[in-house]
Amino acid sequence: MAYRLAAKRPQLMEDFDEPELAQLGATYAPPLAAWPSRRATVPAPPAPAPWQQRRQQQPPRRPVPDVMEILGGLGDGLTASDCEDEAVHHGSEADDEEGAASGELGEGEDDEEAGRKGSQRSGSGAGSDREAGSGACSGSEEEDGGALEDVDLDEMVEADFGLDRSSVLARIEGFISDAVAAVAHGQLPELQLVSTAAGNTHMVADGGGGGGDGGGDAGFDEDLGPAGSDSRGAAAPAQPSAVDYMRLEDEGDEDGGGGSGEEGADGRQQRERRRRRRRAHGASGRLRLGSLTQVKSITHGQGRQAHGVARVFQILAVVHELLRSGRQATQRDIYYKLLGPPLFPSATAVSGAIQDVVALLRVPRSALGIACSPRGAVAGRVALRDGPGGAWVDCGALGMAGHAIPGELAAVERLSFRVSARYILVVEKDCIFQRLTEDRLHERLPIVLVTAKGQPDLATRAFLSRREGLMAAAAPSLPILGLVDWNPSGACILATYKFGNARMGLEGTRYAVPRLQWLGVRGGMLDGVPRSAFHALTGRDTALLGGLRRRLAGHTGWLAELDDMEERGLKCDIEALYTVGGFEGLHRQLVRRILQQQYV
DNA sequence: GCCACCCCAAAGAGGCTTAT
DNA sequence: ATAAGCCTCTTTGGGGTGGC
Repeated sequence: MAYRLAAKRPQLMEDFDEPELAQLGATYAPPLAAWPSRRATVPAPPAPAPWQQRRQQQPPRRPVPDVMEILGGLGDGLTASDCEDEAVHHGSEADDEEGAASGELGEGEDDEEAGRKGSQRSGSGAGSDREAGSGACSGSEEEDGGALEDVDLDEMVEADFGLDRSSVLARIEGFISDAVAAVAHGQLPELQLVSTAAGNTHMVADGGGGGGDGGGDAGFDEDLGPAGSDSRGAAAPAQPSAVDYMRLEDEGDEDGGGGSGEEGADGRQQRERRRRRRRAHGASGRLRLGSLTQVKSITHGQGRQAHGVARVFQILAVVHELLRSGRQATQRDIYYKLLGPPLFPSATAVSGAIQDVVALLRVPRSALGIACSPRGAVAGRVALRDGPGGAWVDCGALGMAGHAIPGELAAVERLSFRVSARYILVVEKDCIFQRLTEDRLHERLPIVLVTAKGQPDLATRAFLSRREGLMAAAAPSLPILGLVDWNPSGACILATYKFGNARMGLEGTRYAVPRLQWLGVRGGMLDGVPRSAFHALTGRDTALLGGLRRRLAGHTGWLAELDDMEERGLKCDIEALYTVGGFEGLHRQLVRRILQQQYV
């Protein structure tokens, strides 16, 4: 059937009958013609965000002092009792106004409490604070980024993505008040940051929470624990690899998709058993951070962290002002606002300080009023709507540039999706994305095309993710395929989509796409490509390959591609496929490999 | 030995400036 | 007018250094 589909060109979704789609596990969406409009429409102005609505309904807040005003007051006449009053007031305000939010802090509260105790030990240093953190990671041996660990998910930490702006303001003001009180008592303020060190990063089971992925928990193979009777059991390591879990999860998704409707009490018990088993045994390919904290203070490291601490207070001041005024700013805006030595000599200093603020407050940057410049794009068999009152935009009827993915995470989370595709294709480069959309690949195959134009930004990853994005809206079993250059950087980009990134802290580990598979370019697609289309691997490429091998331990299909690159000592771009059959050659290869399921 | 910090190089497309 | 070069913007990973 696969080839018959390929031969029927152009092939519209309406041409498929429902049983045919069901057989392949695809979700049948209404034909595009039945949607409100087949044409591209200009989205209506977004409805006020929830926090804006609440802000309009709330009585005016008590005027709060500017962060830098508070800090500036340290040296002129602010007494210890003033500071205590300030601290008590903000504490009670947070309790009164944000009771619900405070109640949701959960493990974060515990950590903050532990953090305060750590601070009271004054200058205990990172080492002792590691001990003060949870014991979840004690004794854990992070052999490589892809290895499983036997960790308790309850000890994992995530940013609080549910806070509104007033709650974030209360957190900032509470932190500043505590810092001022500490200074008034002759102590230096310390920053308790969620650690992004290797010892605090874990590949864990994705509990399926958040998105509409009903199959997330279903179908995990009962026989495949460490003592499983699977054919791999005899030679399997003590713990299955992350890849095994990802594969099982995928199989489970497919299994769970069909039977979830008739699930009774037994089914629920089975699911709970599976959930517990997964909790006990580890990972499905999503990075998470543990609750270990890193302490930054002005005096640690003989003052080496002083700039970092000062940068955090500067960013807090900017964020506080943004939130009070109800505005947003891009990271670059903030850089230009703060630009200049010694604190902010470069854009990376701003980025690092923002990550520290995220780790300190445990809220995403979207809740801080910080957005990114839009970069990603989407095209093909999906319609988008920005909020309940917006108009549907048919991404299959747009030009070759597709539809821009908003850079603001809150805007991504507002999107509604109507998916009529059977595949999602993530493309590394915009030029290839445009080539495929101009050639109407989505009319030949029911497919959604997504690109982040290089290294994926958070917004594009969120757009894809199973929590708020395309994966949640699409069928759980929909294949998500990656098309990147055949070089170590391309593999890095795929790995970032698939596993997330610990260096970005609480946000970087949230928007993983564990089911992503490597469609191309792969070594097997390069037959007939002339030698001139290849380039020699550089020293940096070799170093990247080493790092990738550690991250991808156990992922044999991807490792084989890395081996192939290293053995040949060569790399090439996607465009190299043009040398065999031109644009149509690339097109044909992709269609054939997708339909023949030649991806790993 | 582990960790954090800092610097560097790189990915990608688009925009701007300068040279031919 | 066109091409080349540089900068923007966000994110990534590697490696060196020094503190704990």
